[in-house]
Amino acid sequence: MSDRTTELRNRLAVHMRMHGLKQTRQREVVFECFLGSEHVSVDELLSLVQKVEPGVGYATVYRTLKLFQEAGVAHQRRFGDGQARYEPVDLDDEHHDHLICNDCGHIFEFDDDVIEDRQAKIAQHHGLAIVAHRHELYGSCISPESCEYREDGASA
Amino acid sequence: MSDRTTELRNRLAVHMRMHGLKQTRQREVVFECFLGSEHVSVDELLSLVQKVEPGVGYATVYRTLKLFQEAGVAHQRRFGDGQARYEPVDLDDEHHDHLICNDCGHIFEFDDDVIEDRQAKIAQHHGLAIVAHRHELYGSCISPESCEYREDGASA
DNA sequence: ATAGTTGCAAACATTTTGCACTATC
DNA sequence: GATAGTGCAAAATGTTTGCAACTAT
Repeated sequence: MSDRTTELRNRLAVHMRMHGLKQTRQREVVFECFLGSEHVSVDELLSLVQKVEPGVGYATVYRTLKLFQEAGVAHQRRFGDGQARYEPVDLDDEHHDHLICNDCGHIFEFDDDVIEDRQAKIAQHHGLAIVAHRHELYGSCISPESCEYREDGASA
Repeated sequence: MSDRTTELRNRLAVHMRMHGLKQTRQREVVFECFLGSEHVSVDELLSLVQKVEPGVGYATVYRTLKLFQEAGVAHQRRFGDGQARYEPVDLDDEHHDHLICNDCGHIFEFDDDVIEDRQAKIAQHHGLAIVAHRHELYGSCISPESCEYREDGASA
């Protein structure tokens, strides 16, 4: 009941109506696949979409993701690997940051008030007000053998 | 005397000798231009280099910057704008992070122990040890009229 | 003389765009 | 039926690489 995707669906619908945009099968499919993913790349998302709608190409995915960003339902992220990744916007907290494991590739999310606070102070000190930020930690498993995210069954 | 570039020069020299690499005019020029810059893009660096050595092309700059990274004298950074930026490694502090003004484009550097501390704790909590991180704040001037970095004379 | 280095152009990877065709409103 | 969207292929962007000529050692 009223899971967190409901608000996102709604937000997208409002944006589309306000801008006279059309609801198409492709957009629906891309949106559903997008909502079911966490830090999806364009390639990955296209693959997911094509399982349902084989005809869809890169252009549509790129354009649709841009639309999602404009509608405020998607966030673009860039980690080290050249390609952009997208995730549903987080409605509860303002946002969250990422902790990426170099060993298993798992992406944790975090959110820390103390850091947020310091950030604001630092910006203020230089006469700025923060409008956005990016904070990524890259680490390696302290005890790899007990890592529950090691690849041994899931993806490629 | 013995400014901070001396150590970097030294470090590069050692790396090159250790790997049997050759000292060339191009590498010298790229290094000097690089040392004189703060958050330089490949395009910008190439322009600087070509003022001294007009024949140099992109390939050399890219290859030389990769060499600098391997030698531990350059750090690659990626801010929002698609292209990579490079800066001399900071020998004094471990590193520093960036605060970018959306209005004037100025890039401040910062370094905060409290944040460093929290980062380590967060990683630890997930069973990871931090090996690298990226932390960028994007802000806008609180009082633009008193901003001392507004463009009105310096670069393009 | 023997490597490593250069500069060019071609190859690449990711993302954007022009255009004829199609689908939604 | 007007307007927006799609899919393709071509273009644009940032970066890497193959290769023949070159240069520091």
